[in-house]
Amino acid sequence: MSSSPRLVLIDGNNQMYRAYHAIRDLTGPDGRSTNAVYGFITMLRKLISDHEPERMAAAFDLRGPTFRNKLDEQYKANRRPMPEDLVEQVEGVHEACRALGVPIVTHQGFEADDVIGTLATRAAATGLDVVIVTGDKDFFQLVNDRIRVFNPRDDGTWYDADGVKEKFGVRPDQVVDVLALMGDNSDNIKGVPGIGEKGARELVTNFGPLDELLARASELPKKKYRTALTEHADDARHSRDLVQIRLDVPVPDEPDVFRYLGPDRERCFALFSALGFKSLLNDYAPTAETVVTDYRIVNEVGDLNALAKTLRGTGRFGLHVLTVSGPPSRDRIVGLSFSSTPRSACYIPLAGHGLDLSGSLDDRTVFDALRPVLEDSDVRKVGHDLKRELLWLAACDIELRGLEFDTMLASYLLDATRATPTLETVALEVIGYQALTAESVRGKGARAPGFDQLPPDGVLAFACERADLPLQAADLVRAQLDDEKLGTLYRELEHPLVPVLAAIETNGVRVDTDALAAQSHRMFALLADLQIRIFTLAGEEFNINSPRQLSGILFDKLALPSRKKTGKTRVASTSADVLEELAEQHELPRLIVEWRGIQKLKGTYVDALPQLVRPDTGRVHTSFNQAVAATGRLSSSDPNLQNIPIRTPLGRDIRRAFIARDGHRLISADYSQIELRVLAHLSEDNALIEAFIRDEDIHDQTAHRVFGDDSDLDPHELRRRAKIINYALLYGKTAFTLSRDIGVPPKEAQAFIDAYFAGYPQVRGFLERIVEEARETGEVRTMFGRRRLVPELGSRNGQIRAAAERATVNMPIQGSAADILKRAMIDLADRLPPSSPMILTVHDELVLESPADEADAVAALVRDRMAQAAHLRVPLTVDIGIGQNWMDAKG
DNA sequence: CGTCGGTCGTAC
DNA sequence: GACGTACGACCGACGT
Repeated sequence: MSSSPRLVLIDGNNQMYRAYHAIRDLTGPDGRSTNAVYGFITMLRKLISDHEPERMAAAFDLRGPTFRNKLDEQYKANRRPMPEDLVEQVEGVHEACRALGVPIVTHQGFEADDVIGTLATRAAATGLDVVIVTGDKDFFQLVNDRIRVFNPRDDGTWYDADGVKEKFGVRPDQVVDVLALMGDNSDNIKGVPGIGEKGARELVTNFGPLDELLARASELPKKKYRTALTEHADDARHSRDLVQIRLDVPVPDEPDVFRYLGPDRERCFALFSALGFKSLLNDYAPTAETVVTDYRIVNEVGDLNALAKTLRGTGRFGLHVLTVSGPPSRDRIVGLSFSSTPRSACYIPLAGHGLDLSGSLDDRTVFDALRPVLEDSDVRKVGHDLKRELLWLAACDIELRGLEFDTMLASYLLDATRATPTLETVALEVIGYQALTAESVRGKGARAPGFDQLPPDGVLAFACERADLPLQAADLVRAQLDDEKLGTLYRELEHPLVPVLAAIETNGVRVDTDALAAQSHRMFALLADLQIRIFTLAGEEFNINSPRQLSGILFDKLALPSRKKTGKTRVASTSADVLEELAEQHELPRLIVEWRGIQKLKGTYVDALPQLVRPDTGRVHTSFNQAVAATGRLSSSDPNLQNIPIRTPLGRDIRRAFIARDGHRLISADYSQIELRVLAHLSEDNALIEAFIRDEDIHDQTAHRVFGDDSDLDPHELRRRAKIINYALLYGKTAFTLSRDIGVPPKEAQAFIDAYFAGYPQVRGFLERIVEEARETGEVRTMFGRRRLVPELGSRNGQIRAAAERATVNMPIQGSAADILKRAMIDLADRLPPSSPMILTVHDELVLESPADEADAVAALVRDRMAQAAHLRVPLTVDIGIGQNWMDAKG
């Protein structure tokens, strides 16, 4: 970057118009356009951060006539008036400048250009370097040793005199004459007829300044120019007066006014909030540095006891468990923080700090002092991700009771489309505060120290905030929940589920690691054998796991026909369906599919699972997340136990490695076709309801309705296809993909879909109503009021809109089913004997572990409670199995 | 050497 | 371009 400019002058109107045209369709919370303001702010922020100017100002036109209108009443007469939705943004642009600390200069009777010209030449005369930010070529006339032009659109180009010559073809001192000759259509400056940009440049270059040129007009070689310049000499001089930027505007001379002192953060925050510029708020919200807090370390018995007393006295507090925050397997507790009054909190370092803590409290003393309040259900706890806090305290033998409010879950209910809300997000959105991040405290990257490597006063503010902010936010978020009619869902479903999930995670699942090890060996042998055959057929060795290399072998070397390319990289796809088609032509693709299948199972499950067995329990303890899936489903990770294979024989062997304790059984209970039953209920389709009430096989029923009775196909094949169609509808599948899946031409697939809707006429109406209503309200809800925001339904991009429509029809079905299982889990948690706990949940299935002699009774209870979890227009039926392992339990 | 986007594949 | 919701392994480009 060239030397930092001393004074940056912004051509405000020019940049405002540019922003207006560059960004389309941006509106604020009140529905008014904000595109120009946003674009202008983006430009300004980038300018400031890229160039760190010492001095800045933005010049704007004022309404009303200028001296140019007096010179020529036709000046800018044919220009379209400023669009209405830009007019209403002008004040916002001005306010944005002021808020960002950039003073605005204007002068009645002059345009911004003249103000800039005056200020620029004046500053240059005092020895300042000047940069004019504009996209308007007229400013090239001002360029000299001290003054340059910068157009943010031509990234990084600063036009000095040489730059102007290169870009515009003449020296800066010749620019005015060129502009005068060529005229300017948009400003209604006539110039000289018959002389365009090229001619003007040529004349000024070869025959000197305008006055000289006009004086010598009769000597010109080209007749066209001779007559034009002779006849229009006055027009040329007149045009020059108009294009000439004035350098003598009587603006006050106060250079220090332009010294850039940074943004007015409060003003920016207020403005950007009002305009709905959420992504910008982070930079202007109050931070730990600007807010007065009372955060202190507790490391004496007296203070500890006083804290316990305070927590009991207020009866309500925010809490956070600080951990190392390293890899899950090595994570340990580091300290505890508590807040019972906004902006004040205590941090108690524990032995987990890897540093010398001599003089501080030992862990036992801390836990003993706090256990009474933590375990007292009358003392209410607020936090962000309470399940996490609950689990960590359980590891310290403390049973956290009295959970009142979880800002993570509540915030997610408000908008489940986005990523899991962090405490930073909630703090910013709800209390307008920019919270400390773990990264800002520990540093970035994998080598950053864990919190245990930092001294207590290094983590004090961070730890205390994480107890304080949830407490500050709780009542506000709760009010938002109630406003949005989500309060009941929170209180009756999401919140009570927290301890239920914590218990499931704590129980864990027993895994037969010996069996997995044996499978791993078998798979290794299979892979080795396959690999040899693959390399032989390919004629060379390559990485079979690399789609790129594989694509090279199949489609370049072997010249097999490629059917489709991958989305982003445009590499010929090697996905399973492509390979299966190629299998008819060549042996290699089939072997690849087989190799991939085994490799996948081995890498993802067989070899990975044993590593996740926790040494102290000998079991795997997954994490269930309530704030990940937009429909309200739970997700599972570390490990994900919701995608354990079941389809293939090798896959089923993996399920067999999930086993019951000695003397126990696994009980697997899954809802039979719960999503189709929910569809029947919500659509009130008579045929669908009747079929379920009569307990008919729904796929046979659909086969009957779609294919009729006189198909030549084998009934099994018909049922298989009908099953695909049934589920296709739930996912908003198109005829195109359906045709591929069941192997018929798209036309025929469309006929099936039509037949489906003819057979279940109310389903079509229901799906259409859902989308229609969602388009109007911007949201779609489940039976129990869980909502998903679907703003993309209004997108003008057909693909985005179609995807939003599919998500919209899917949400109430998938989401209601998820709600029902959650209800069943909460209900069961209180009814199950402690000896027979739940250990897994997989969307429509619950897995329990029960003593062998108790299993039948527990299974009966589970079946009953699951069936009663919701009352639909159709029965909810539950398939139950009992076995030594998960596979056998699934019957 | 770590990060991250892309591709692929597993579940319901 | 074309099926909703997830998680995660692996590759390879890219940046430090």
